[in-house]
Amino acid sequence: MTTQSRATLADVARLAGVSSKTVSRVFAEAGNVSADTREQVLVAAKRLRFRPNNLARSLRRGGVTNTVAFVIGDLTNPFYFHVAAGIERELALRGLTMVLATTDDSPDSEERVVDALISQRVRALLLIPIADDQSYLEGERQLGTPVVSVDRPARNLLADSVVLQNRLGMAEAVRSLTAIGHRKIGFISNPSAMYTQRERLAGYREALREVGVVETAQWERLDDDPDISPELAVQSLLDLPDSPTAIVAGNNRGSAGAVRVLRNLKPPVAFIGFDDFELADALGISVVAYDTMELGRTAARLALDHLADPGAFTQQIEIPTRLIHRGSGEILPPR
Amino acid sequence: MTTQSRATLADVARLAGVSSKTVSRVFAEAGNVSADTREQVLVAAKRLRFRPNNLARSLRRGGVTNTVAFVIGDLTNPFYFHVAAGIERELALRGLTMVLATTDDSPDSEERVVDALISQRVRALLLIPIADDQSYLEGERQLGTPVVSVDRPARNLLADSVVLQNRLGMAEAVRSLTAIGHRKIGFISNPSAMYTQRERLAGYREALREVGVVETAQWERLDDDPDISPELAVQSLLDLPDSPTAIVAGNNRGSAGAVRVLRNLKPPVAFIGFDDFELADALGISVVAYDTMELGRTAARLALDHLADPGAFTQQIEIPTRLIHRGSGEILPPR
DNA sequence: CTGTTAGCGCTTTCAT
DNA sequence: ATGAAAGCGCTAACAG
Repeated sequence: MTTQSRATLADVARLAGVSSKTVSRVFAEAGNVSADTREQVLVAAKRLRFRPNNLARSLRRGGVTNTVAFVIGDLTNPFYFHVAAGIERELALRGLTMVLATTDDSPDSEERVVDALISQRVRALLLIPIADDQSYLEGERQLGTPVVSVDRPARNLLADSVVLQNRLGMAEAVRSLTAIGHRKIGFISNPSAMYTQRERLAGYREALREVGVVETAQWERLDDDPDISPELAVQSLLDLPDSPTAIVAGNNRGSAGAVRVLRNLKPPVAFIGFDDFELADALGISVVAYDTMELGRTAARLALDHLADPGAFTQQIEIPTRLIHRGSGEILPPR
Repeated sequence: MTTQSRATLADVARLAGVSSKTVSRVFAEAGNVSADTREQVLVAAKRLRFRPNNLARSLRRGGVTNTVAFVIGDLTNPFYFHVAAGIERELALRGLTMVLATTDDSPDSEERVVDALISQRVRALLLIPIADDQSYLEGERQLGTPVVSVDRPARNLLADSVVLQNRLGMAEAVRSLTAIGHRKIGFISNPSAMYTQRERLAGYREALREVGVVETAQWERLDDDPDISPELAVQSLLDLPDSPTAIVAGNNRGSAGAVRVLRNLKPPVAFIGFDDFELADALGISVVAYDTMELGRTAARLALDHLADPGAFTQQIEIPTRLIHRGSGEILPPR
């Protein structure tokens, strides 16, 4: 079984008895080919198992590929994956394919990874910024490559962005707790340094301030060490002399930890998580939910819009969140 | 802000006062360039914001890109994206990037999608087969493109494959139930037509046969209609005059349904799921678990091995499963 | 260590 | 409707 080489346009042309340009026309669907010739070309192509070489095509066409890059920090996070699914779906509608690259959550590798993708001449760049600075993309943006920042805004770069309604969503959750009488409300967040968590924290504080609670530091458990389990953070809140009657979590990780600690607690502690999760319904956990795939779809759409109209203004889009009441957030404070 | 064009090797060469081949050498890291020249080239490249054009490079090098394709049916399935994460991680180690394409679980689009990827000259093809027949890939395989079938074997194609220990894993789970006295054991599976489910069903029957239970049809709930909820399947088992004392689920979907129905049931029904899931520990659900990312890593490794040694034999690898005892699988039968 | 020439497979441009 | 020639940006194969 020898490894034979691939058939080219010229091979097909020779076999079909036409010029390679004619074969090109058939495969580029450029019209202007008689039905007869077309038929012959297709037969020849099939016999030779011809597949057009997109590298050559893209090169000749000025480096325009049909791939779009999505750069993620950590692929194992289900959140990012749903975003990726949304992106892929939207791109597929326009015949584009997604190339996925990860930076292993390392700010240093972001530019390197992006560079490699640019060398591959991706048509647009969607990324979840990890580094502190995306100004290195300015040149590329000026060359006409749409850049869309996903889940957090890019820094030092004028780019489209799509983020969640972090602040409002969390504020709404906390308001629903204050509305039923809670005042001592804990907030757990880890890692707390990132944009989304800072925004959600702001929403938490905002809602508490509205009911006159200004001193919230004692209720906040903001950690950045991944080794500190959310269970510990929750427990430390419960161990306070004046322990909270309700707890909110800044992310899924926190919710999982809270669920483990809070179930079967007597007197029950109210809880609302940010991010929906499997079985949250069965467990009766109230959450701030949103359409993760829509985040991806919107990001892709922004990129495609920019491709269609390079002069379009940059946009900052917020994906709405909604509070889902399932019981845990409706637990009243004691007395 | 005019859209200027990209700098090329030749532009850099002109500015640096060298030949383009020298610039090429600098960027291809081919050595044989004096430190001085190298420095000048890099300066010029930086000034012009030069990024090598990988399309041209790959074309010239004989169509060898540094991308590997992973073809999935449905990206929203968390299982697949953990596989993708494993693949991506393994590829990144060798400087390869993953392009992800989906077929929307439509067998008809599989060949079309794969064709497009081949046109992009991906270096290897990893796929979760959806169609009934992958013989269309035979030509490509003969041209030297490694093809690895993931999670199920390919049909009518001699390709590497990586699958889970489906049969053994499920048999082990059922054996652990029969060992503590269960004989009436339900099996729910939806969709049941696919390879993994058929294998797990076989493992279930095998383990029951070992203890003399041959008539299992009454305990099997094999559905293919996604509109039939696993909850209904579980309920229909419980409604039997001689209802099962234990239930096993063929997949995650079934587990979620079973958990919803079985919690708070009095007399409790034993349960073991296939696939681990978030909070399964908190809920005390016993499962057959496995390393999903390892599935991906192994698939990528197989492809890379074949790239390194095109003559290597095709391999069929099974990723081991392990039974995790968390309580729900240790519930004894009544009396 | 550096340069010249040719050409990867395709499409653009201009003929016919 | 079809074809010939040129060239996209890069590197292989040779020089020197």
